[in-house]
Amino acid sequence: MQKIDQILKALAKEAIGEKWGIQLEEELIQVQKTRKDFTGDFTVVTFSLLRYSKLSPEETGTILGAYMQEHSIMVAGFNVIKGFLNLEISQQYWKEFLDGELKAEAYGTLNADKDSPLVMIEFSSPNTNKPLHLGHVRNNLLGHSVARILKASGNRVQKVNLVNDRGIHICKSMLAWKKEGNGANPESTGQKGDHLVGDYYVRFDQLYKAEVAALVDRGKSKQDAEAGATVLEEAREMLRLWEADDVEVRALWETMNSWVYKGFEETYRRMGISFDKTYYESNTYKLGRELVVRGVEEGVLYKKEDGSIWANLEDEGLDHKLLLRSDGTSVYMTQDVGTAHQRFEESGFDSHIYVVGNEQNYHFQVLTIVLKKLGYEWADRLFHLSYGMVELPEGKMKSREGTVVDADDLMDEMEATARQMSEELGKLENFSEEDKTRIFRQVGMGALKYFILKVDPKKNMIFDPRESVDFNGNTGPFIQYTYARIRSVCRKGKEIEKCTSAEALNEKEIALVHMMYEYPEILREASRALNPSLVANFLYELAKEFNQFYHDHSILSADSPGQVCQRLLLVEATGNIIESGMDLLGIEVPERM
RNA sequence: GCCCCCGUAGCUCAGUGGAUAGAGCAUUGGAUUCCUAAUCCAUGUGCGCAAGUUCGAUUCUUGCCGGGGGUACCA
Repeated sequence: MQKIDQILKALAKEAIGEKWGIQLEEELIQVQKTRKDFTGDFTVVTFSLLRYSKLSPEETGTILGAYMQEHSIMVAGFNVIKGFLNLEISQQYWKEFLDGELKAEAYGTLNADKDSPLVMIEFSSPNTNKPLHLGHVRNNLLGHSVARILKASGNRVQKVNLVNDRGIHICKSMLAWKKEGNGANPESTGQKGDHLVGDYYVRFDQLYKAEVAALVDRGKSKQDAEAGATVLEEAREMLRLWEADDVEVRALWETMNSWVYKGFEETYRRMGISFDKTYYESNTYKLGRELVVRGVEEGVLYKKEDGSIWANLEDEGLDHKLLLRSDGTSVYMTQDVGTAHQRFEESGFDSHIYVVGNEQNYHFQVLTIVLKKLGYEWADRLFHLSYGMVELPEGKMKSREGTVVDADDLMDEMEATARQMSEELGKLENFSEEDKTRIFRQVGMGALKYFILKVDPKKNMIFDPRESVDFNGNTGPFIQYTYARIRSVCRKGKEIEKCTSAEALNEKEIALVHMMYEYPEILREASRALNPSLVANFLYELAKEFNQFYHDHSILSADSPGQVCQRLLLVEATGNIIESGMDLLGIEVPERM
């Protein structure tokens, strides 16, 4: 089925040729969705055509409209207001759409095959010294949703995680545990592993601060105290031992990391996200060194007298960037050069997306430039999906000040709120505890996911816990509730035979059909822009449109059996799109709530 | 200092080179003999400022103001 705007453009082009003898490129003809307050479905903007018609906007629109109505059964009527030619699409066309394309399995989505583009997407990328918090939640939800959207748009997608499991921060947790843990572990304490380890990370910071304060009291300068604290020196020593493969340190490291992974796994499972492959920085941190050294040999990078290696980025308007320390160890950039190389060698990806916060915009800008310098033609296939920070109403989250929002706590709270809401409203009273728990989980998680994904990724957002547990209005539960009502109607109407639509569509019905018609377009745009918020906001508009229809018109008690059936088609199609769209956001939809 | 992002209603967010810039929350009031009222309807206020490009700018460009981030031999 050809898209309506394409047909209209071709028709308008024909009219222009016929009336004014000009052969115009179709791209020069503006066709847009008619704004809500005006009659019509699609609008041709005439202003750019005036130079050809040499007539007023109104006259131009009227001539075009008359021609288009006369020459196509698709155009049922038109009006011209201030140079905007509003076209009404015939009921016939909408009905064909309703009976055909809209009924198709997985309407709007494309399937990938062997030859489809391969997209690699890295997200989550946690540190193993503390549990996941709200910032990670945004990262994870974005990564997961973008991966789904890309897949539904006909790409092969590979989701990867890069765990930062080495470095001084992990040693800090290990050291504090060694000093004060007394052998505590997740089994003995009943605490989730990532939280347990996170607590020792915090404990280290307390020890460190106490020692610095003590040193300052004894007359040391703050700077000397901070640099010379023995706990920090011990942590550094531990890192040295780790790098030297010290058996004891490595064993502790592996034990504590395994606690953390178990905890992460639980959090990921609860969030409904997964990866096709997980990389560990302890395995990859040496990658890239060789490539950088080769870059020096090829003359695209340079070495200072102290042995450190640098890239000169002045041609790109940037500074010089360190790629290898004077002691020969790698920096973050070196590692990313290595992993990008490795992943391309492994997969030959067509594009690679990094879901990383916007504080690393500079890093990824430099990464692309350095890879180009090293001669990788695929450097331009890397894309940094840069998202804004999540802030609390009282300001930034700071782990030191205890103002972080923990991911697990947050999920608990959302589910508890879903339960409370439901009980207050007296819903689900005769459901089993098992069913209730499942539904509250779906609703609570739906609220959280939608709250975060409806915001444009690149913008910073404010997370207000009070607002997040409001399940009315532009929220996940609003859309889920709409879906539950749809399913309820469908269950009751299912004895009615399948039919084709024959009855006249009313205004609300056309509005609904028109919105659903736009769904594939929205998906394509979301995929192109890597922006789930487009899907989220579309679903909200769709649900709202449906609720108005539902409120104004009876479905099961419509005027005639034919109308009942036609409305059921419409209702079912709406439900399918909500389900499919919510799935792209990683949100489940309940049959009842 | 330099670089990047953001600035839309009291708050949280949509949106667009085009018509009278929208939603939710909050406020106030209304709707349920009927498909789930977690619904629907009504109710005021706003594109940071200034110039430019354009038939037309909230949208594009430049400058300024405000907020955030970056500019580490940290990751």
